[in-house]
Amino acid sequence: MNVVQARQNTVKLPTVKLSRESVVRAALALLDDVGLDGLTLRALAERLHVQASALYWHVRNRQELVDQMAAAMIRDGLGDLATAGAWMDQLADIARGFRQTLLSHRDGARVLAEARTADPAMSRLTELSLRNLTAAGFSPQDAMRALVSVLSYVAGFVADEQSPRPVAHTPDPVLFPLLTAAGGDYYTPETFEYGLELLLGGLRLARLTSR
Amino acid sequence: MNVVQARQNTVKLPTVKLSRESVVRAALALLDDVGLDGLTLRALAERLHVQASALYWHVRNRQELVDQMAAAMIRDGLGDLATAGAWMDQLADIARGFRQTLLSHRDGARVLAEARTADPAMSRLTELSLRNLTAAGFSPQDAMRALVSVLSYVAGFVADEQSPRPVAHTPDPVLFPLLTAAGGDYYTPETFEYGLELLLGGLRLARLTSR
DNA sequence: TGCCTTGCCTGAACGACGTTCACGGCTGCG
DNA sequence: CGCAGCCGTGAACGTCGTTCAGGCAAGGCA
Repeated sequence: MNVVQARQNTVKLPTVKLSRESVVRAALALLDDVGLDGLTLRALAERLHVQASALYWHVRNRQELVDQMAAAMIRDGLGDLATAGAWMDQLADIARGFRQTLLSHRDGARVLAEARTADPAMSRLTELSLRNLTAAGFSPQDAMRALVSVLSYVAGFVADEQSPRPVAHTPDPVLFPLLTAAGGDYYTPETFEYGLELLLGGLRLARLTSR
Repeated sequence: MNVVQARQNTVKLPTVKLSRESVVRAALALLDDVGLDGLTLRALAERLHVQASALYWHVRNRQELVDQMAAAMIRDGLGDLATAGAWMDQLADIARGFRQTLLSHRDGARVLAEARTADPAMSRLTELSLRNLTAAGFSPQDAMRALVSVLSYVAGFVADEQSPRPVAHTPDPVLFPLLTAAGGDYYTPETFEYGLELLLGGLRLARLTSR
């Protein structure tokens, strides 16, 4: 009986050796299964066939794990950025890419919100966007403000989009006729595009008036 | 020795009788002291001179407590809405009022994000805004999309604004020249107004093209 | 007046969580 | 061969949300 078979006979499968990277990957997989509230160090350890305390060798604490998860999410989603096209199209693509990145994992927006790191990947994205906007005629400060606005919009939108639907709650049609007329599900891709176009339209105006 | 004196001699001051309302109010006060992560049912109970289990008479669980806190916040901040002025000014005031409401308590944006209720106060605000926008020429659906966009922006912005500043992190000026040039603190009232103007400018355009 | 229901709270307990720590094997380098 | 380091184990601690049986006071009913 070779070593591998012997180890497989023990209760806990050894899997492969742990690493900071594999812990974070497994955490993202677990996140998709159980959500951020269910993301427990014990559950993560079980998924890796390891004791919970073993995780502390690779990660300082739960907060740092969440930080790393957010960073990994960003790297995965925003690694390849289209840098071509007109500045408005480019900014729109960044916004859409950011939304898709947040949607790529359950509670993705919450994970990013709870993370307390400024990841280099995010800085790269920012720098690229700023180059884009300043080239289009914005001052660095206005470019930053515009970018922050767009990213705030996306983050806020996806946060609501991903949050569990509140109890059905069809409002009283006589008290709230317009709310009733507007229909039920607002957090759709169409609504996202609508708001994005508002921001871009506003940017076009701001650019016109500033030159 | 009368009853009151006798009770005051015991270790725990009786305070006034508890109620659902007073529990929620105390929870908001505690929130300002310790933040959402420190908002513990035990700490809240201690502040009310009561055992933690006593809270469960007034509130189903912690989730419902957070729901009620969010609802109370909204009621407090958005109870008095200016309904006068041009539609754009009005929408701007709603956005500003919404931001101030979220800022009125520590972690206010997170509280609202974690709450899972559609409070009537929020419905009233929505209905009023929709009336405003449809009167300005928007279809009910577009009005809803516009409102959702504005509120998403505000929620996303304040969420970042309130989150504890990530580690100082002045980026490498040669790798990220524009990021460096843009300066450090983006989440200022000026940036908020900038993004708000973008949305309103976009709305003005959308209204023009749709009629 | 006495009883008894109902409203509100106590006190103890349960299980799960994050985190710490002493310990011990395995591996590779001198 | 021996020893240092990496990388786990297992037990424990304190805190959290939540449950539950019990108890005490007040008010309506007999």
